[in-house]
Amino acid sequence: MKISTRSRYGSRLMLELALNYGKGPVFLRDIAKNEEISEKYLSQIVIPLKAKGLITSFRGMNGGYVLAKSPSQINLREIVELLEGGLELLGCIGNSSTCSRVAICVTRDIWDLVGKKIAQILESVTLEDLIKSHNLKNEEAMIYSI
Amino acid sequence: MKISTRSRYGSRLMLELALNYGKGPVFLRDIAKNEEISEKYLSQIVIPLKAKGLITSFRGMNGGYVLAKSPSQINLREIVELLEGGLELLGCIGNSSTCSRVAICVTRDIWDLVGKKIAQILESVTLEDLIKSHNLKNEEAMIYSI
DNA sequence: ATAATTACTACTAATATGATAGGATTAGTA
DNA sequence: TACTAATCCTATCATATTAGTAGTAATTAT
Repeated sequence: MKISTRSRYGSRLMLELALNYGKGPVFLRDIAKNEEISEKYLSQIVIPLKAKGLITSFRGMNGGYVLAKSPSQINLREIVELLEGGLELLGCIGNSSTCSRVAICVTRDIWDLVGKKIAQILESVTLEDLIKSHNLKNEEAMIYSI
Repeated sequence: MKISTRSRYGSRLMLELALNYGKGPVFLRDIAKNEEISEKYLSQIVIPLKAKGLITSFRGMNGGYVLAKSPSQINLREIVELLEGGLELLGCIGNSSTCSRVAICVTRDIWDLVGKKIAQILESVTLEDLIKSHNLKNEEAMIYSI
């Protein structure tokens, strides 16, 4: 039960955009460099994010990406649910026809609950929260480096 | 972010043993039949469960498996953590040397938190709880089938 | 024009997962 | 002792998923 690199990279990409919110579009190239992620791979991750309206893109020279909403209006659940392809921990939760034992299965109920809890936690964290944590971490790093 | 079949099968196997607690060892063959799971596959899942001391096995004719502790003393976290190979949602949480960005990475903190919450929830559910839910579900099923 | 960017499509390599196969070992029973 | 039914052990296989690459087309500021 690990989260995919897609989700992780996607979250980091979104944080990067959040940090640049209001400063005009950001090149994928720069994000890729900052975050040490393959630009080509990021260019795939960006597609669903755009399709869902979380980011806006500008093509051509001086193009790039911007957050479609303010950082406080985007939470981690939206991002992760999208890139992970749902937050259900079992196939039979979204689609109960995948297993004939749904009516009997007790463990399924537990996993349903856990999945909903995860969604709750992720929903409670906005990109703005991440920015704050990020700034805090950077200050700490500054202090330690003196 | 799905849970593996190993964990799911393992949980169901453990519930099956819990339902037979105090009635002597159960054959893998019977569990496999009841739960509609390949016996050979179950025989692999059983190994770590035994190694961790959650179940005891008896070899030879009239052998089988029993819970090593009472159902109230075994919780889902133990089972899932074992079969899933840890409850960390990221490799860099257990082993921080896998990523050079640990000190900067904000999203990692979130995933750390989520993982701990999952562990909490799973820890709060014992096999005894599952037995109760199971009996309840069976009663319901009886009523509906009249 | 041209240069720099996103958009699109296909492919590949590596890894993990789920499952199977077959025999070795153990122990109860006749 | 021979037989049988169970666990134990090791290897293998097939499939799916994941992570990542490659190349080209479309778009737009200069």
